[in-house]
Amino acid sequence: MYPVVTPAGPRKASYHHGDLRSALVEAATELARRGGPNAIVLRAAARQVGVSQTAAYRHFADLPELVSAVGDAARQGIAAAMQAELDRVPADADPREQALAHLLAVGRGYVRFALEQPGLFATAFEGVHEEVKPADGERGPYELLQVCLGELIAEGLLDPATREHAAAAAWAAVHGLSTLLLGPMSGVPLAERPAFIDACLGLVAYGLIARP
Amino acid sequence: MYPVVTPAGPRKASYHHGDLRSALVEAATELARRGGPNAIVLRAAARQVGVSQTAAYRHFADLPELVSAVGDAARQGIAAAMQAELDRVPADADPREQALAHLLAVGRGYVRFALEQPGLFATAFEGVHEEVKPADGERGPYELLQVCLGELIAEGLLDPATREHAAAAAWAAVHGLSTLLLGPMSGVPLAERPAFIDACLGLVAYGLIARP
DNA sequence: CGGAGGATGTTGACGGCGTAAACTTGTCAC
DNA sequence: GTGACAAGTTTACGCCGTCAACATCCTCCG
Repeated sequence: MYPVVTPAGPRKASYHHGDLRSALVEAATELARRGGPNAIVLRAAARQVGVSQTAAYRHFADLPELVSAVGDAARQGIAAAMQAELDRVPADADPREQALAHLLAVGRGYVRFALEQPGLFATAFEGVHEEVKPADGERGPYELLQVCLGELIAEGLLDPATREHAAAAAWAAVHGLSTLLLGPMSGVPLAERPAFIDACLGLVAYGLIARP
Repeated sequence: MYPVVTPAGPRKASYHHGDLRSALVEAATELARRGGPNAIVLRAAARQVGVSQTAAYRHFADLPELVSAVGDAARQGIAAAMQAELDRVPADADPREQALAHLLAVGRGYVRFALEQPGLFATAFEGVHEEVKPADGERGPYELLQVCLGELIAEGLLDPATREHAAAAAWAAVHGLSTLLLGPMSGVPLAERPAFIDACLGLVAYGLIARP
């Protein structure tokens, strides 16, 4: 038995396999990508890595713990998509316009990831039953949203008193829109989706900003 | 073998069991209520009803079809909760205020059902990959929302041109809020939830109504 | 430098699951 | 009545999550 796939294992090569934990998460992530959280199968992940069926139990207490690890990675993916959209916003506009553009951008990134990686998106919040914090000072989806809301407040576009509710409403809107477009609203043609998404998010964003 | 539980079977008693299909859906619904869609287990439902493991295959092609039947019932439950909130709105107010109150009411009902029946709510849209229509002229959640949007348009509070986007945004907001309160936002204390929900839905509703 | 001990991985087994095939039972049409 | 067909049962297969017992291999202390 030799290390089958160890692409840049972050931890130093260890005893038998060399970072089996990461390899399992990677295999499980691929399963989730193809079929969502229910497609994550311990034995399949082990098979893929080339290790015995029960080897995973040295690194995960049970299947939900492996699924949760995939969820962590998926949430990082969402945050990356949001950041990518954020980076595309031109910097030379009116700061008020730009703050609004940033809010719409993170929303677009969230929904875009959901539509491009439905299996991972569904896994991202599977079994999450409490507030979720990104590891190691990384910025998760919620933190990116908060940054945008901070900009809006700085520009006088958002009443600080409503910040908490605005955050929930914004998150709810993008999360719901993602879920619905993957489910009961999947009838919306692909060509119309970008405009459809922007229109919906625009309506919601208008409701969040401070009343004149 | 006698009819174990046949409470008001809608179809006439048939050959062996007497409406086994409904009994299975009922048993599966109870499983979903307790543990969500993944807790629906063919063999367990059959056990509960008192028939053999494979009897369900005379009425459902496979497990997903049974889950889908539970989902249909769950969606009726959502619609019922929305209608219940709608009925609580007093009728003697300003018609514009009332139209807005109706919109908030259906949203409140949607979220309330989700929080009171999380297992059924999660099942309601499980495996739904296309627009879903309620059976037999019944009004599903989406139809109730459309009624409210119609009122808003009649009162001049909603631009008919944005109706489709407003519907999507409203549905997305309530659906997302439900999902988040059951997951990553479950930290919101129970006592604060009604106010929290109303505040979020109020923000979104404000964004939908026509600009002055 | 050598062996103890713990971390890592394997073997084998158990019960539960979804589902297919072949069989039995009950009901209704003729 | 009888035969055909719908409804339910029996049996079986392979896959799954998980546990207990065992094997292996690194590390570290003496």
